[in-house]
Amino acid sequence: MSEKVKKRTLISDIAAHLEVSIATVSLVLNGKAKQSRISDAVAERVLAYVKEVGYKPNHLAKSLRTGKTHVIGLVVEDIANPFFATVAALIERQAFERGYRIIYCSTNNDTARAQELISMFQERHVDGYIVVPAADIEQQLTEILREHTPTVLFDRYLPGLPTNYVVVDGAQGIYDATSHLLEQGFSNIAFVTTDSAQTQMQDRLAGYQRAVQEHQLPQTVKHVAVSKDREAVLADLMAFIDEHRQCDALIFSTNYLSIYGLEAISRLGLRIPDDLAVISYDDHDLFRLYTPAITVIAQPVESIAKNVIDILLAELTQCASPAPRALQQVVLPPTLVVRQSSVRRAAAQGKKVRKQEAAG
Amino acid sequence: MSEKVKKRTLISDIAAHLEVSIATVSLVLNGKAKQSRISDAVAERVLAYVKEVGYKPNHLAKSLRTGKTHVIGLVVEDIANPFFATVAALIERQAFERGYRIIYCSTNNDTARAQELISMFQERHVDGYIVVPAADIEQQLTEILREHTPTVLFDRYLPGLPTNYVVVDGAQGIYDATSHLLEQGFSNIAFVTTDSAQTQMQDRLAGYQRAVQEHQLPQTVKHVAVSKDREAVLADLMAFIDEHRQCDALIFSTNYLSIYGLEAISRLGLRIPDDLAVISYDDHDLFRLYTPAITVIAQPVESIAKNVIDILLAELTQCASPAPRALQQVVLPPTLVVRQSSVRRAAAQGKKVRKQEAAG
DNA sequence: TGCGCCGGCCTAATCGTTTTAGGAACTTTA
DNA sequence: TAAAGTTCCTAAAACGATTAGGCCGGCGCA
Repeated sequence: MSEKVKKRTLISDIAAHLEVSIATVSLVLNGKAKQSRISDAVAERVLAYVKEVGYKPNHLAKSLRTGKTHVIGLVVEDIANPFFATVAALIERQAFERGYRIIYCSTNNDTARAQELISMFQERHVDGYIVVPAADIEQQLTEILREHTPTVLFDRYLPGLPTNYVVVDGAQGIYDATSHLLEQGFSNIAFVTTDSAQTQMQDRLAGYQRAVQEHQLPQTVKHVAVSKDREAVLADLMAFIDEHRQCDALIFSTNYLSIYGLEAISRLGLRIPDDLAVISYDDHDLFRLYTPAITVIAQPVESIAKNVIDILLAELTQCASPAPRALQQVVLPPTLVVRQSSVRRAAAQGKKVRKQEAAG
Repeated sequence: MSEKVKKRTLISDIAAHLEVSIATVSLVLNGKAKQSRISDAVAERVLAYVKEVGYKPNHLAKSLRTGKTHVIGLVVEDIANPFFATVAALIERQAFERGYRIIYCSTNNDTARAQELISMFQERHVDGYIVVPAADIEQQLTEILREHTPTVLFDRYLPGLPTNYVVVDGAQGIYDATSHLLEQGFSNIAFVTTDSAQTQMQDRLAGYQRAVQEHQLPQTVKHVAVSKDREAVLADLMAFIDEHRQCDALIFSTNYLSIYGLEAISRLGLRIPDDLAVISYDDHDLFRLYTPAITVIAQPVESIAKNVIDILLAELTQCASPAPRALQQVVLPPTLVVRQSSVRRAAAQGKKVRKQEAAG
């Protein structure tokens, strides 16, 4: 008489209670009543009873049998980064509405971890992948592709790998940002990026280079080695900024670099934009709220999410066709959002002020 | 002769190749070789071959058979909120090391969504739950508890529900913050919180009330109705601040409220801390970097994560004992991190300055 | 009356594992 | 030499669903 552990209802319980076969119940539940010529009367009884007892099929058994899990594996660089968090949230919502679930993981751009995660997703039999590829995971991805599991990359791609991808035209974004700074009268613009060799970073660098070359201006590029050691990164950046007093503007290639940059600039006691104009690639709460507000190259997050999920779901649902589908490779335009950090103030001549300080 | 889809290796393939039974392979792989008296010779051959072909068991089949998925469902309010993101990341790491995987979802404090998610986790047969409970989900949780699925709540709990939980002593945190402001000479302190009736918010409010009552000071509480409409929230906050010019300090009950608050204060052209001191519950990148840096009541994220996962794993692994385990209900202390936003500057008398401005 | 057809439902195989109950071969004991 | 142990491994029943194929009875038609 002790309190019983409530057993989960099984399809067999339903069948037994209604005195029909398990198959009948299953067919009704999967909407195959009509094509299997189950009478409406029986179908209705089944549905009514299922609803009454709140039966939920066991997804494990279902997936084992059908080979479909309706789960998509999402591998991003860092889910705590607002850019990835936002895109992930948008993707999740759309996938949910279409009956797919998302499981996410962060690689922190660590190749080994990325491999581990993809391997874990394989074990869990995800139906498809959305991946922000870390460096050197071509092999793992090749394996996935060989299994014909639908896959979409975003933010960056791996040259030479025949995959779908959705990326942003970072070269154009940075080119526009640089041009904007030049129009504002800044003439010595440095570009701060990471030491990554990945496509998105190379593109952004290329955009900077094209812009300064076109105007025959000096080119100053800083490659920051990102490490766990906050202070080391800050020290590195501060040294760079301090050693390049001739620069009057800085473009950061990604949001977390900009955050380091703002802290470095603040510690050096420099003022934005009077001493140094600043533009960041990627938007962020902080940039909107910072004083002064930071000009950014915003990525079209909604559009990225929509394209990614559309491409993936198209592949997932048209799995019937055995013919290899055409690759979808989408490049979206970013938007320059001009705020105070890159706009010359009427009153102060930033450069002059800074040189005085340096001299003092 | 066309390129073949590489079939996954099965345990039966291994068995066939080694000319042993499937059972033998399975026993060896599950470390039951010794207790099943499999000879070392066979065990080694199995392991060697498994490694060679890179066999990975099908988790779906395994889980179906054993009833264990080694997956923990994590339901938080908003995974994009740095507090939850950090705790989630810490929990994930620890769980991973102990062989468990985490799947997360955000409720956005929406009861219906929370129910949907828990229901989805039930379908997926998670082994345990970690939940930041939205309001009114007692019933769902009761159902989980009746199934004896190990569960730990955190950040807040549901009074009356006999569950494990890990929370932070928000009352003490806010009390300390209020006291600190009083010591700094601020005497008219308002408390800005949400309209939530949940325990964590009520606790924080209680801490404020105790502090002001002890000093027989006026009590000013603003309940912000958080909505999707950014501008509406901002307008509401700006109106409140504007109508309470006598206040010289503001305490915000949670990080995203503070972010709204900073924007409101900035739009009103008020200066921190001269016109208005500010303290936020919860730390955030933004608060460290803001000018001036914002004083916060920091929650012990590592400790929260460690307690949560330890309690959960203890229940998950000692499932053998049928006796109901004692409930673990942990309350951790927060830390006041004093920064410039709550410290009177020697030079300026904030209150005076502000009154002048208001008069002008 | 016999045949085919069709509507209505069920039987049973299957997905890839785990795990219990035992069985064959060999060794020891009496 | 038969009984009793050991040692090493296997057969087969689960787990909970899906789904191809089949069976049966009734109806229309010649």
